[in-house]
Amino acid sequence: MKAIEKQFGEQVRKLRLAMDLSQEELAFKAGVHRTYLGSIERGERNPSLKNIAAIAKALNISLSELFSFDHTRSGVI
Amino acid sequence: MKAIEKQFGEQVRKLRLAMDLSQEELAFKAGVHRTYLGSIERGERNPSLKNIAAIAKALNISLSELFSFDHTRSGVI
DNA sequence: ACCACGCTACTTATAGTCTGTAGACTTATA
DNA sequence: TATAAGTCTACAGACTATAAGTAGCGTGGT
Repeated sequence: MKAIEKQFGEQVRKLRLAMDLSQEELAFKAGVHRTYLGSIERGERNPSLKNIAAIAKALNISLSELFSFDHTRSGVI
Repeated sequence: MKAIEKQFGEQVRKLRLAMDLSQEELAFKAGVHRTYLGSIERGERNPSLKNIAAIAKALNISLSELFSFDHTRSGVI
């Protein structure tokens, strides 16, 4: 199982590219530094709720959409 | 609009009570301190991705389920 | 030359741990 | 009926670990 930071970073990158944005553009929209966003995409950071929410907003998606990569099975089938 | 930490905390509390767990029990399952979990539920903390994921796992749900309270409209209608 | 990105190194801001106290509530037990 | 004992939670304070944020340089592509 890949580390959660890695999975999250890959998801951010995928969504950013789908919107045809550079790291710098998305970083600006989210109100974070471009090198910080870059390191998040590389899975090197463990971002906090506020920054995760800011990135979701910059991507125009909900938090649950941002985490749609996580397919952990719920006990309730 | 309520702060994201507050919404998150309320969601954690709701799910914890649905599982009939005390703060201490859920904190133990998630590997965090009981007082820390309490302050998260009160919306006083800005938890990091790893701890958010640990809480989701302790609650036996996916991250997108944990964030199901966020109904931000996607641009794609 | 100009972007876009990776990566290192660094400071500062805050996430996260832990101890202890106190109040509300429940459950024995004398 | 008290009253003591246990549970659950809120909260304060102090400490440690790490996230947040920035600067600077390298590289590859246009």
